[in-house]
Parts: sequence; C-alpha cells; structure tokens
Amino acid sequence: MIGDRQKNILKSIVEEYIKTARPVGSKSLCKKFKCSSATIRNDMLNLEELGYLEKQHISSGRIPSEKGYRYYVDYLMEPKKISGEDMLKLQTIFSNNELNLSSAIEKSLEIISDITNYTSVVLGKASSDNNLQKVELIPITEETLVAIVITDKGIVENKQVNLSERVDMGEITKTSEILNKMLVGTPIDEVSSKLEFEIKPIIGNYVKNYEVLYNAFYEAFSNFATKESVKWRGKANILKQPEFSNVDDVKNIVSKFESKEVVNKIEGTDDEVKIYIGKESELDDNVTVIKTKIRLNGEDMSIAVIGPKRMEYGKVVTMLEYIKDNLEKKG
Amino acid sequence: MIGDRQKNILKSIVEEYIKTARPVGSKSLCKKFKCSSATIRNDMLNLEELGYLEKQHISSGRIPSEKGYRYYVDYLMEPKKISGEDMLKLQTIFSNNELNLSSAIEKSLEIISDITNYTSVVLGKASSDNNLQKVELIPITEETLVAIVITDKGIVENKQVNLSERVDMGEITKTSEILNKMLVGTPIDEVSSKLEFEIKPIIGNYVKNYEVLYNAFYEAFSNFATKESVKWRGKANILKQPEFSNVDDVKNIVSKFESKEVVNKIEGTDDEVKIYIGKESELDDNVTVIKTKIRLNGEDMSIAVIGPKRMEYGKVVTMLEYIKDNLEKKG
DNA sequence: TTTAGCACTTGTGAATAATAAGTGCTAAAG
DNA sequence: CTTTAGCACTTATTATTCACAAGTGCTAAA
Repeated sequence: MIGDRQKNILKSIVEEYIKTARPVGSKSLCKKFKCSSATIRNDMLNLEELGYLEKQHISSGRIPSEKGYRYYVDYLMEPKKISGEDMLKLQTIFSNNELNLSSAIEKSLEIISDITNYTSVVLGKASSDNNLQKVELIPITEETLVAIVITDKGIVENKQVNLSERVDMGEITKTSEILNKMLVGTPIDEVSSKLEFEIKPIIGNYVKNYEVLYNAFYEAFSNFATKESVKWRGKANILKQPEFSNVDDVKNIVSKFESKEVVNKIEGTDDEVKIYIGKESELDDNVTVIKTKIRLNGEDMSIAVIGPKRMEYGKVVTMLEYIKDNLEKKG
Repeated sequence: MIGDRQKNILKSIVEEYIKTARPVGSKSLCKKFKCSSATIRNDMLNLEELGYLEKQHISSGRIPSEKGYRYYVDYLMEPKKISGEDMLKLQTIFSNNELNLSSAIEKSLEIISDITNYTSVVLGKASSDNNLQKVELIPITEETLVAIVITDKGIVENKQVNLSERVDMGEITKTSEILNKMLVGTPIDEVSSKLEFEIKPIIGNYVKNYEVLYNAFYEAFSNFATKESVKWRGKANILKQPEFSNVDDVKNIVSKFESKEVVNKIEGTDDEVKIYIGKESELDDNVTVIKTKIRLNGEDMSIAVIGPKRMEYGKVVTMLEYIKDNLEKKG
C-alpha cells in the first residue's frame, strides 16, 4: 500500500520538519529523490490520503500527522549515535564514583535538558522491595515528636507529629522498641496492614497512651508510603520551541507543568523506552513524551523527556537508553 | 509641592490602574473630583513632571511610574481589611490544630495564591538556634551508609554516602558514639569547626578507618548545613496578568522562576513586611515582590508574593501580616 | 509512471485609511 | 490665581487593500 519511495519521502519530511519546524514542500525533495516535484507531489498526496501527512492550509507544504510520527517512530527511525561531545558530557555522570545514585540521577536530568533543550523530569516512589530496617521516635517537645523510618535500601523519611496529649518518655521508648521488634524486615508495603492488624491489638497491653503514639507513627508512616518525589529540569526549555510562540499555548503548557496530575501522566509503566506522541501523551496535544521506568535499589523511578511533537526522537531514545542502562548498572 | 487633590488623583490613578491594567485618562476622574478634565490634566502634568506618572505614548492616559507606586505604598495606601470570604479560607489554616508547622506553611502558600492570583514562594533554611540532638550512622551495604542528623527543633536531614573502602561495623558504631558524645547540644553552625578542630584530631585514636568515616559524616553534615528548601505555589499565576501577554516577556519570567539565583533575591532580611517594586526587586523590572521573614522554631523562613507591579498592595500586605502573626503564634 | 505547465489558493508583509482615546495649549471665565 | 471650554494634534488600533512568494492539484503529453 505504501511503496518504498513513499516511505523514504515520509522519513525525509519528518526529519526535515524536526529540523526546521517549517512545512516541507515538494520542490525541496527533488534532488534527493532524483525526480520532479510533480512526482513527489503525487506521493505526498497518497501519504496524505493515508493519514500520514497534513497540510496547514490548501497550498502549504506538508507536515507529519501524529500517525505520521508514529509510523516514523515504529518503522523508519534509525537510532542515532550519541555524538562525541554529548558522550563526553554523559560520561561525567558515570565515571565519577563519588556521585551517589540520587546525585547521578539529578545530574542525568541536567545533562539531558542541556543536550536536548527539552524538559526532563524524574519521579520516584519507594517501591515494594524496600524492607523496613529501623524506626525511631524522637521526642522534641512535650507535645511533638519526630518519627523516622529507615529502609534497608537507605531511604529515610521523617515526619514531625503533634501529639494530642502529653506522653511519658518511657512510653515512647517502649513503643519504639515494640515497633522495631515487630516491624524490622517487613516489606514496606506490608507495614500498613501489619500495623493495623498485628501491632495495634498488642501494643495496648504494654503502653498506656498507646493510641496517641500509634496514631503518630501511623501518620508518619503513611506519609512515607505515599511519598513521591518529582524533580524537573529545564521546564522553561519547552518554551524555546517555535511551536510555542503563541501566548495562550505557552500559558497552557506552563499551567500543565504546574498541575499535580502531570505526575500520573508521566509515571512510566514499562521498562522499555516508550514514546507517546501528542494525544497519546494525555498531557497536551502538542507535546511528545518519551519515558522509561528504571528500577534502582528497590526504588521505581520514571525518567521522562517532554518536548514538541517534532522531537528529535532518535537522539532522545538513544540517550535515555544509555542513561537507563548505566544507572541500573551503577545501582 | 504636591497638593492634596494631586495626592488623591495619584491614589485614584494607581488604584484604577491596579484594577484595570489600562492607562487612566483625565475624563474618567471628573465625577470623582467634581471638576473638569482640563483641571485633572493640569494636575496630571504636574505629577508627571515630578516623576510619579508616566505615559505610554504622547496621547495615552497615565500610568504610575515606579516612583509613583513607591509614593502610593509609602504614603497613600490604606491597609485593606481581609474580606469575610478570604478570612474564612485563612482560618482553615490556623483553626486546624492537627496541622503541623510545615503543613501550615504549605497551606498558607496555597491560600495566598488562590486568593491573590499571584505567585507565592517560601524558602527556609535551618538557622542558628538549632542544636544538634542526635547523629546516626546506619550501614546499608558494605560500601554505603546513611548519615542522619537530627536537631532539637525536630529537623531531620539525611544523606547516603559511598564509602571508598570497606569498613567494619564496630568502627561505625564507635564513630557514631564519639560523634554523639562530642556533638550533642552543639549549635549547628558551630558543628563544622568543632568537627574539624576538635573531633578530627581525636577520632583517629579510637577508630581505625577514621578518615573514610569522618569524610562521610562531614559530607552528610555539610549537605545539611547548606540545605535550603524552596517551595513555590501558583508559578503559572503570574502569566494570567495582562502585562505578560507578550511571548518574550513570558519566556523571560518563566526562566527567571526556574533559575537558581531567584532564591537569593527572594530571601527576606527584614522582619517587617516589605515591598520591592520593579527594579527594587532585583528580579525583573516588571514585577513587585512583597516579602517578610518569619522565625519559627529556630528556622528562618521567608515568605514572598510575586506579582505584577500593579499588585494589590494593600490586600497582599494585610494578608502576609496576618499569616506571619498567626504562624509565629502557632510556632 | 513520470513530467511540464498552468491556474488557483493561502500566508505574509507593507501601505493606507478611518476611528477612538486622550493630550497640550490657548484664551476666556470665575 | 484657578478652572474651564475648545480645538488642533498625536498615537494605538483595526480594517482594507495589494503584491508577492510558496506550494498545490490537475491536465495532457512524454
């Protein structure tokens, strides 16, 4: 249905449009395909009828449709080797052994945004194969304490809680001992139910004000369990793209970036590097999101790059794969 | 030099311009001042010559200059009572005793941005009257440990560190004991020098691999000492203001908000609520920053509201003062 | 199947004109 | 001395027109 030359024409149009952000006319492809503009036009017409190309108005050149990008990404795109210069930058992340994981991730974001000029984001969530290693309840004043939760992967969370009544020091120590004895080694996603069904019934026997303390810890822990961290880099980069030269579009995208639900849309579900074009991104029709999941030391992280639909797909995919592989090797 | 009617004209122009964002013409003030437009024009001319008013072009109405806003803020503005509706929202922060401080601060930001439609930001920095209450070094793998620092105000910071060589468990415990014995109660801004001049010389006598461990803790601690937290709310709000209808301005301000140096510009130095108009803000000529310092439980925080120069000064100042007072009462 | 040729469409940018808002100035009135 | 009416003048804004460039679709011939 779609011949070889047509495939190549589609490929050329997508790549040219990615480079210039301008509709591509038939004449500009003549030399490359060694035929007349009329021939190219016939093929373009065909590609348009099949839904791979679009026009902005009746006599404009062609631009890729979402379907066109999708076809390009699935069948035509060639992975792009990372340039020497870029590789040099990337290696600063992984050659430096001093850098611990979270710094390496931050540095990765920085370099992605620097190289691609797109927006990058990482979100992490403590995942199931963290086990609780230690719990601490530290009194601060007579009515506040800090609860600290540490996992065997070295993730630390803390929360300051107001106690609703004054509690004796000894009680706090006792509670802390019980919690440690019963919880150490428990996978964090089982802690909640263990707290409720095993510990709550028992703790009353040993501790007087157990409800206050239990609630305090419960609150601290649930804070931990649901905690998500989101880090952005180069949020303003997307505005550099010429497609966002319209004020309303800019405002729109900026508010999207601010809103909380972005997080859900960005969260990766797949270990591979996946590409979501326009509507598929569920974020904004004018952007493409390329994302992947990374599993590191028991934390599930998602790294995503957000750019215009005419994103440099090959480059970004290669770079994300490189970073994913190297982070996982390091972790 | 500047008569009573002129003061009132300036006041009216500033307030009208704040409301509408449109230059104010002489006719529109006739009824209020019961005189002809020519009279108003004479006064306007005078105010312009003194530098309080500006024109966008030779035949436009007048808008306040920065000096005009400054005069308004210093001598003409009346504090605006918080409306019943807004007061209701504000009280949800302070009537809820469950809310601990950091949640109350976050909630405050949210409500400020909601009520004013400007951008709000808070930055905090652990300050001098935190004393170190506890240090923990927790081994995670053979080559990593987590250092945890807790202050007597309940601030907890942690950092995962890679050890450059394998270290014995006992050594870690010993180091941790020494650090605790020597550091507990020390004001955090004295910890650094104490570490270097008192502890480093001694620790070698007791611990074999002391350098590795010392460096690990030193790194963790210095991370803590310089840690600043910055929280934004309603970053996209500023774009709702009609003065940012130009794409370049929008891009400009968005990048400013992204950049790191904003933090320095925002940091408050004064306990009062202070207003920085345009250039005074050192941030962007087109914005006003209203900010104040809050001292809470040994943490110095700055709360700031960023909006266009034609910000609703009275409203914002009153609201910030209210929030500051109530947070400090709570803290 | 490819190509040359041509009529046709649309975006872009410049030039023009009409309108609305508002000023400065002058001269007279209070 | 202050206020006012009147008027010429300036500028932003918006719409209209025009010419040009880019690119298409279609037809008919190669």
